[in-house]
Amino acid sequence: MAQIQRLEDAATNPLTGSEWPADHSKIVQGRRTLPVHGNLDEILEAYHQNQVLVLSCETGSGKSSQIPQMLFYDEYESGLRVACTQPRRLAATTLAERVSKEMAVVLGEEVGYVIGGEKKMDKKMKKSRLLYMTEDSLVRRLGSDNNFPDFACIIIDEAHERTVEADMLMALLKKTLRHRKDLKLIIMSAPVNISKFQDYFNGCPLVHVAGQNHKVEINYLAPRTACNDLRALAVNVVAMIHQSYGPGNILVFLPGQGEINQVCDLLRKYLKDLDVFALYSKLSSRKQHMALNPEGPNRKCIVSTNIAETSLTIDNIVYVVDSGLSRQLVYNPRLDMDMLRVAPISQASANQRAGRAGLTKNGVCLRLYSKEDFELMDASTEPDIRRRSFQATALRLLSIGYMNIVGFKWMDAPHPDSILRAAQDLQDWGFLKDDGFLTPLGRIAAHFPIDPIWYRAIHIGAGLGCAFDIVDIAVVCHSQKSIFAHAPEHQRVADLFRATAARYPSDHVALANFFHMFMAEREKCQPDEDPRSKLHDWCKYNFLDFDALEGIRNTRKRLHKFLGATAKLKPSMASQRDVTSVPKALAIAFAHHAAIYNGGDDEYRTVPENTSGRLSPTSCLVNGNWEWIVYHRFSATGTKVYFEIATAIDAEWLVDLPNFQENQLALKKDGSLRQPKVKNSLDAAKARIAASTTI
DNA sequence: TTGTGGTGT
Repeated sequence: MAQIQRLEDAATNPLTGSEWPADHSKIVQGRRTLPVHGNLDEILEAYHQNQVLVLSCETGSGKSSQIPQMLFYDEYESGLRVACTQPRRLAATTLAERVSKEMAVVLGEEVGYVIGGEKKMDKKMKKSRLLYMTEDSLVRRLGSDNNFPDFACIIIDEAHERTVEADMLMALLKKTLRHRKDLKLIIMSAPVNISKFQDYFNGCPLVHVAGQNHKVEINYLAPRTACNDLRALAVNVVAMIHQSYGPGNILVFLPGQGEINQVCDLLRKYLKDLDVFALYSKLSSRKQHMALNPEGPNRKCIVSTNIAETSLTIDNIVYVVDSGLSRQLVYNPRLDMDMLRVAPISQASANQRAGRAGLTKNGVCLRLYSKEDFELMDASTEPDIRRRSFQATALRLLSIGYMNIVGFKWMDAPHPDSILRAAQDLQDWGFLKDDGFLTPLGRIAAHFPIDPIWYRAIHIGAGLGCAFDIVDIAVVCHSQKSIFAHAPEHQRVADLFRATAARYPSDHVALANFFHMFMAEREKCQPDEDPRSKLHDWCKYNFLDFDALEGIRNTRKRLHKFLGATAKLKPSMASQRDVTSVPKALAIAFAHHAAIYNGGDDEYRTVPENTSGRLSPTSCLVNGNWEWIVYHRFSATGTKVYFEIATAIDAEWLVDLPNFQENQLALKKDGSLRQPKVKNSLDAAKARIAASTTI
């Protein structure tokens, strides 16, 4: 450590040989006041004596910028790199920028970043010795080269978030560490469930790093009951803070968009001298920016989802109002269905929310629940791997040579049903052979930039001459943000517009057509024009969201590049000539997401599970009584179950598929058919085919 | 006849 200090205090920059910039000594002094600075000797000693080290870090310690920097100097002689992974792109780039500035080097030379395909590093000269990377880009690297010969140390930052990628990295690195005794691993986590990391890495040592957080006073309110109106409670608590507490901005955590907009409306109505902002990810970036950088003399109140818990930081928050709830993803592997449920958050999450009040000075957190409620909460949030579908992750593991998916040593294994579902789907999709090896198709799909099932759909589309139609459908379905603008006052008009704009009974095709309309309009832009302002009125008139469509355009560019370079696919668009090729390709690719009409009210039943749901009311198939559909997503909110993004298909397209053969149809316990309707429909289709071929 | 958290390739 003393050696590093000497380097930093030297007359010139030892890395570049040039003079330090004017503010160098000020930067160094600032860094030495960070809480983590007091622990650096202890950390370095533990680092030298162990292969794996767990750091339990409180917020505001400066760990993410200082520890990688220290290890950079410590490992400099070795000529090897240090990597520090981040769950989010923004964190990776801003840390790399900050650290390169602190070390007075050019970003992309000694210090760089890798986020997805985007790299800012010196590759040829191997000059980049400290890399901030998104977790996924390191997983990708492991795939091609799983002993990391050019790395001395891997740091997994924010490990407590337990993303699938971080869990995968830890499992893969655990194995690598056995082969490369000189490779080191540091797990940096918030002080939550730390012993779990230590146990996983054979009881490795732990160093605690204090934070810079100011004190946050925690207040509990009445016990949570079913009849408590969360919105009214939140509004009253904000009003109380506003009227009787000292200055400082207020941050309110609610489960979602609906609750947030209602609370914002009420607050604006009753508290005239309070500036109210909504904050959630689907909000346009312009509105997000307004909420994050509020200006003006009034007190500000930001009403937010979980996005403000980790991803975004807002200045000058002194009061936090915590509903104790969030929307959480629950995956049902049997139905391959995602459910978004409002559920109590974990204690770790509650503490993280409270901590947001203490970033600038002492703060207050008001929890809209009782201490007893808090004690009943889970200690930490269930890791992502337990809450998501497993197909893409399984494909990823197989592609980097892990054939034993069931025996893979996760810190927390996926649910056995998820593993079975994934294995079955990968076989059905033609990605996985019976012997456990990937097919050539599966190998390519593993590297596909979006959900691998879309690679299969495009491949089938290629056979039917409509590959690029399917690409466009894939990108619109993949977009997290809806392409339709959110304007509550015009929602009914917008819905009507969507339903009537469709020419075929296909939501997939309708979505792609809106995208095509957008692209045609965008083509009209002159090179010197700003497409956003040029298309503003057009988007508004057509109820479309510019940002979402622009994002889809970028994804499409990436897919086209991949398809041209890796998959060597020739462009083909058949939808203009042959209207059946696209729904037929969708029927074959999404045969595992087929459903049969059950009766009035647009009710369909999945095949073979026989689970009932209804067409989403915005579907252009509503009231069409189509016999069969394939759907993109089957989702449940509360008690309602909807098929989202559906296309009507002909039974004739199903009869040749393996899962629709007579001996494959699902049976009840007594041996009779679970869905006799399915057999009747397939038999009728076979009869129609026979009739048309004999004529 | 409705309305949904956050990441990443």
